[in-house]
Amino acid sequence: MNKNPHIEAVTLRLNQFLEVKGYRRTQERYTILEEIYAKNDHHHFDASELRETLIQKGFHLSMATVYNTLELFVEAGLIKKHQFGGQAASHYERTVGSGQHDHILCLDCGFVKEFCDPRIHTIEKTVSDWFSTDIAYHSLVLYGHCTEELCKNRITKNVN
Amino acid sequence: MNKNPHIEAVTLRLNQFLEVKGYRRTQERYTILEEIYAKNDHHHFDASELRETLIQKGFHLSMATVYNTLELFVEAGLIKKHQFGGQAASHYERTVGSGQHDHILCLDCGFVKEFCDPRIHTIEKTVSDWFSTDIAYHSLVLYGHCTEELCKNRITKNVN
DNA sequence: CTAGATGCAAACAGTTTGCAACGCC
DNA sequence: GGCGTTGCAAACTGTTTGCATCTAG
Repeated sequence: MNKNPHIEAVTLRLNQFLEVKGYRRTQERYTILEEIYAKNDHHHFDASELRETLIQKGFHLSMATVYNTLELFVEAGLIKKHQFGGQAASHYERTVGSGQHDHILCLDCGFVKEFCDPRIHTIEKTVSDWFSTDIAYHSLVLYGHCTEELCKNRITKNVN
Repeated sequence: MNKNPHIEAVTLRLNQFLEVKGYRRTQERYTILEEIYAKNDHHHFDASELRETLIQKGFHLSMATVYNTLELFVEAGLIKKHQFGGQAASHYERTVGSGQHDHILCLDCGFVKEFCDPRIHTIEKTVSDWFSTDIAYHSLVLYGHCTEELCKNRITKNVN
C-alpha cells in the first residue's frame, strides 16, 4: 500500500467524466488529481496549498488553473468543497475513499476531525418531509474546544 | 405589537455589555441595534444591506462602522454570524427572540428557512464525548430543492 | 487546424486597516 | 480633555475574468 489505492479508480472516473462532457485530458488535470489522491484519505487542503506543493515538485501551474480544475473536480464528484472559517480560503477534500462524514473543529488549535453519526440522516429525512424539499446534501460542523493536552493555542481551557 | 417586543431587552443588554467592557455608548451602536431588531424575528441580512437601509432612513454611517459594530454585537451575543454560500457576504441574524434553530436552503430560489430538531443536540453530545471536546456551537445547513410550486429559478425539478 | 485550456495580470467582492477627525465619558 | 470611535480610502485576501498563447483531439 505504498501507492494510494484509489488513484486508479479516480483516474478512470476522470477519464469518463471528461469523455462524457467533451472536455480535454490535459496534463494539469491528471497531475492535480494524482496529487490530491496521493495524500492520506482524510487530508484537507486549499487552492494555494495545492499549488505550492505541485510547484515544489517541479510542476508549474497558475492559480487560475488550480481553481478551474478544482471546480471541475467538484462537478465530477471527485472532491468536495468546504467553507469552514469566516473569510478563510475554501477547503477541499477527497470524496473517494473517505466515507460520508461531518466535521468537528477546535476553535483553539484549528484542528479538524471527522465523525459520522447516522442520526443526521434521520434529521434530514424529517426536515425534508416537513418542508417538502429534496435534500441534496448537508453541512454540519461542530465548533468547540479540545480538552486534550495536545491542543496548542488553548486559551479558554478550564484546567484550574 | 407594533414595536418589536425585544428592543427594550436588547438595548438593556447592550448597555450592560458596553458598561462591563468599558466601551462607549455611541449613537451608531444603538441605531444599528434598533434597526436589526425592528424587523421580524427571523430576518437575515448582510453588512451592506444593513448600511443601505440605514442610509435610506437618513442615518449615514461607513462600512467600517457597520463591520465593527456587527462584530461587537456578535461578541455581545446579540446577533449570530452565518456563512452560507461560497464567497458570498456573511449573513447575520438576531439571537434574541429567535430560538435555537438550524437552516435549510433551497439551491434554486435561494430561500432560507429555519427548523429546530432536538436530535442535533444528541449528536453534539455523542461527538463531544467521543472526541473529548467541549462543543461551543454548531452549524447545520441542509441544501436542497423545493418541491413547492412557489420556487422560482427552479431548474432541476422532477415534475414529469 | 481549432476549440478548449492555460498563464498572467488586472479586476473583483467582501472585509480589514491606518490615520485624521470627532464625540462620548 | 483624552481616548475610544468613526469615516474615508487604501490595503488585503481569496477568487474570477479577459485575452493572448498554447495544445489536445
